[in-house]
Amino acid sequence: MRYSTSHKEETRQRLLQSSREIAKRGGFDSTGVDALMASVGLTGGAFYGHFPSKQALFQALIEEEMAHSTELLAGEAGQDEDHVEKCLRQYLSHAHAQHPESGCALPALGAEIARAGSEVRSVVEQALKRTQKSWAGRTGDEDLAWALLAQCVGALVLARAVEGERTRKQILGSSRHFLAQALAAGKTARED
Amino acid sequence: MRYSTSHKEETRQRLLQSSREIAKRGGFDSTGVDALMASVGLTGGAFYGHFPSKQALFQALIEEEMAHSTELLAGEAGQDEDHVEKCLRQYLSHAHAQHPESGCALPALGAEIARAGSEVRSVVEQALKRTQKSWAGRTGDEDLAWALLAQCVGALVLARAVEGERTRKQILGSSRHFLAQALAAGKTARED
DNA sequence: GTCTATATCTAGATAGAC
DNA sequence: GTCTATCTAGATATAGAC
Repeated sequence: MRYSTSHKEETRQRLLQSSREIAKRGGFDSTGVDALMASVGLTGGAFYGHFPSKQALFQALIEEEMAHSTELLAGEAGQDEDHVEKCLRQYLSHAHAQHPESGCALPALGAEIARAGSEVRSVVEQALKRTQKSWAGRTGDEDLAWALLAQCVGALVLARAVEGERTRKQILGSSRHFLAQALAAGKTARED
Repeated sequence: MRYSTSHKEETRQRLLQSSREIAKRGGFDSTGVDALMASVGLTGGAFYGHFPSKQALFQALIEEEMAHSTELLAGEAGQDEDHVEKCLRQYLSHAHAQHPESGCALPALGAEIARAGSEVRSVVEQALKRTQKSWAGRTGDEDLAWALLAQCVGALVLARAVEGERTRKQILGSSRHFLAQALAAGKTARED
């Protein structure tokens, strides 16, 4: 064997990592297999030693993306509402809007996910539900938990769709401010 | 002249209309010029009699989309907060989630807009700001206006990205409920 | 495992006939 | 205006050498 036993897995991981970034920056459909392989120093033909098709890569990629985001957002048991507030601040940051390649997959690939097969969408659904349940437990409000998620994704989509830097910051700031108020209102209501 | 003077303009309008629907359903990049032309009964070569490039069509298409959405959402002078509530109900409806081809361009094409040139993004920005200003005037809250827009777009992205019908309805319902509360709270605050 | 070469298809765009 | 034919480039995927 000319390659170590771990080499294939390592290559697969590098390809997956690199593909995640490229897809979130430039879209998945619009990036060719050759370009994805070139990003890890290989040629297009080698791709099919790792994935049976480009769609299979998309599925694996979304699974990793959602697992990673869920880990960050849902957090660990025992954390309270402060964790949610911290997530919101980071998600709705200017840095996140400007760096889709290292950010959440949903604002960048949401539309492509919507067009994907039911397996991909099921993965996304389960991941979202886990974060929603976690946030619902911490805020005491099921609806609020979904609304926070939607607000995050929508604000990022809008922030990235506008041209002006000022408007981008306004959108993100308004969302942060609005959600902070909503969380504070919920907290007050529960303390009564 | 073998064609009436209005024929070219009519064809352009049919092409634009058809392209808007196809792009919102299947994505713009991933649909070929041939397919777009076939949808209005023509062949690919005829496209370039109407637009100099595929990107030029995207720009025209987004301009029409944003003008249309802004007309619906910003509404007319003299309307009050009820108009905003009506918009939210319609935007966050199950029908909207299930029919991207006749819905808002932002949840469907937001990521492609983000990757487009500055001209496209400027058009989007101006349109969004017009709706935001309109809603800010009616609700008396600049931040709330942006937050409502972001919530709408995000909820549609999430609703379309999940597999299960129940979860889809939950996301939309939670957003509607949450925003209704936020509007009511703002109203109360202003009446004090 | 990864290469090169290739098969097959489709893309965006142009040229010239009508 | 729209057609057909074509150019060039890129896509996904496969085959066989190494």
